[in-house]
Amino acid sequence: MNFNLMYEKLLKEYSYQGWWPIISYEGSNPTKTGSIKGYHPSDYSFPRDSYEQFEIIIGSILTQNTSWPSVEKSLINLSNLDLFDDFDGFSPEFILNLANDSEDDFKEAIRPAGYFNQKFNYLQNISKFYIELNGKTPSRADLLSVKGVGNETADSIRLYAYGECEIIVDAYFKRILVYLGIVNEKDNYNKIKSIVGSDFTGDFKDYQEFHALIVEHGKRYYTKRPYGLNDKVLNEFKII
DNA sequence: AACCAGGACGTGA
DNA sequence: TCACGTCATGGT
Repeated sequence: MNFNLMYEKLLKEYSYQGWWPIISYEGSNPTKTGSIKGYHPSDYSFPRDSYEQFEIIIGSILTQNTSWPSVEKSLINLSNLDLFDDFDGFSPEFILNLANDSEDDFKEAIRPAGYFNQKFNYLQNISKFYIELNGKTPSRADLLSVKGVGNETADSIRLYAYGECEIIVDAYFKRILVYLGIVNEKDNYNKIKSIVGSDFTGDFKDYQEFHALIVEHGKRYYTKRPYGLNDKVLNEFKII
């Protein structure tokens, strides 16, 4: 299976997705499915500073099993909790100070994203981890050592916050690959990642675009059962 | 009313 | 290792 062909097909179908959204960036809003703002199609210069880098990281925690508009509300709520100074961006110190000084307000801010008790702890864990990185790029294993960061979140952080080439296997991608007959339902994350990774080449922009396109396509054809119904876009890749 | 959302973790077998 | 329950709000 040549996944570059699948990538080209999706890109032709949906064009550039402009991931990862940055809430302070008044970008365009491509044809999406729940997106609100912060997207930047065909602009791969993000993150432009450590604030945006850290915003992507905490967004990747907040979006676990949660739709993006809910995450965006949470991020905006958090930014508005800075009662002393004007908000100048997300940082680990900002998160840790906020968590220490006003735990209840913090949890209330991220309530829209769900699992607010768990994510409250996860955000503190990743904040301490980010400080210890001291500017270095974390390995996948480094990220997985943080409680609250699993396979998909680790790959999302590396791909979108650090521009490292990683295949992301989210629920949509697995459904698509199962539907096409490329992987089995029981195949675990790392197996699917290696199957795709062995037949996909490109630079970090391609990896970022590919995952965003998979999500866009998944939202259209793989949210309701039976998954893949009316998926004519990728039908040519179906095995048997 | 049931199901899903850009998952991860703890537990018991 | 892996199947299953739990975490929680919001939209369809």
